[in-house]
Amino acid sequence: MHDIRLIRDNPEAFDAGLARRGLEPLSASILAADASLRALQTEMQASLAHRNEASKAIGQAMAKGDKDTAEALKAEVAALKTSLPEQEAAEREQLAALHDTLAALPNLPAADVPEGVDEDGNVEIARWGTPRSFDFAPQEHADFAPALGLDFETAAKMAGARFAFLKGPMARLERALGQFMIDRQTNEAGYTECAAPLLVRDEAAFGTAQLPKFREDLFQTTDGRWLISTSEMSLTNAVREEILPDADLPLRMTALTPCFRSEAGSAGRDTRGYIRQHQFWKVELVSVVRPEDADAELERKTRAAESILEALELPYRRMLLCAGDMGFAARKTYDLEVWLPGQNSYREISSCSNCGDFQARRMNTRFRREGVPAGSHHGSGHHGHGHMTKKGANEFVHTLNGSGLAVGRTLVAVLENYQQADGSVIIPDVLLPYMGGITRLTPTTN
RNA sequence: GGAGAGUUGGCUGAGUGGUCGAAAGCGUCGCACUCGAAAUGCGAAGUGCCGGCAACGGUACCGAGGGUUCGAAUCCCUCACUCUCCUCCA
Repeated sequence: MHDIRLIRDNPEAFDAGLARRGLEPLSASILAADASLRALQTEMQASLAHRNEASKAIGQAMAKGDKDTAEALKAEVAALKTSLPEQEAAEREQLAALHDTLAALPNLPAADVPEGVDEDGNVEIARWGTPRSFDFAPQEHADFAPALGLDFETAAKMAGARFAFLKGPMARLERALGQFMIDRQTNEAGYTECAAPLLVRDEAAFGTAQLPKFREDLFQTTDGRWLISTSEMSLTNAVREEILPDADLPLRMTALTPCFRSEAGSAGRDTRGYIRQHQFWKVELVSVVRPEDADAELERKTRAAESILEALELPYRRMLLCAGDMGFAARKTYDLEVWLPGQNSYREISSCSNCGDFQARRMNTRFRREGVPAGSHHGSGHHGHGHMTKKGANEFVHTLNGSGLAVGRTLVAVLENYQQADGSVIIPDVLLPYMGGITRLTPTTN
């Protein structure tokens, strides 16, 4: 959600930001609507003031028992009975229209985000690890994993395409990955483990900006709730409509949850294998921070995600997304792409974004900045107010989110990177404590 | 699923259709007293929006949204949430 005041103050910058997103300039029409709305509000408030004044006088006249005066005043205000509701209705309508316009616009890219219209404009920032050299032709997981217990046909019988049924050590391995990740984020990266609702209301989906534009990507329940497409929805909305104490920031939350995506519009993409499913597990990392801390927090968060890949010894690269490829709510995003030898390519496994105050405005999440001692900038001499602290105004927080990591895709990466010539898969060392003695997935013929 | 009770400012909690943005207490902040603190006394203090260079003025907000009325925290409707009892259930 955009701040109308920023658009008023600097319409050129706003349009330039939209242009980087590949959108037409809108400041002129927005400002025209804004001016019209404000004129209407001024007019309406004058009517209200008139009415309130008269109503007060009526009350006083009635109190004195002066019925004639009261009746006269009532007649005078009667004219407002038709005009005021009209003004109010028009105001409501214009306000809603302006709100809808602003709510449908994506966040503006940060200054250091590269230009570009699609993924070809993304910039590789760093690369970690060396892809393993195989003495056999590495397979795609979709080809060898079914023999290890990753079963798409069984799932299709009950649920259709884009679902999987995991059996035996394969199911255990996926669970191990999730446990490992959330333990790591909780114990080492300083995130607080949360267990949150998987179904949320409209307001929450609006807050993180899945609504109103992307409803077709979500599943909806019969009672109108939405299945979360990411626990970013549940975690970020934990602070909706809050005024947080300064001392509570930064807030770092993590959760291991299933995610549900309709994958509308991705027909034909990644139809084979476990890359793109309607349901998948993910460890999410959400931060709520002071504005000045957001940039550093994005780096910190991205490192928290990368540390999982490094612990699993999975080669990856860090991409800085270009303006045209970023998600709706983001002002800057790093994607982590893991090496998949079976596909001979890097594939997205995590996305870490700084959303600035974009979601905070939608959720109305603010914090009250602690006052600084007056005169602390000057250092000396000044007293009298020397001990006074000035409470700052409420400010919007900044929010960040990132995957740490997508569990399903990490399973794919482990399978493909740790595959052996005989079709088995060696369990990475860091997962062994979670595997109950299993050290290798071995193919079965059945 | 059935029956009932609630939702008021940072917290507790009054509130009659007519100077109610809202009593009171607690907490917070400032000042006084004190070497300092406690205690005490005095005082201050909500948020959004509109207009204004500003001082300031106007307007809205008593869970949310509608309605009745000249006027709604107060009356009516819808919704959300909380609590109690019953029922059901992992």
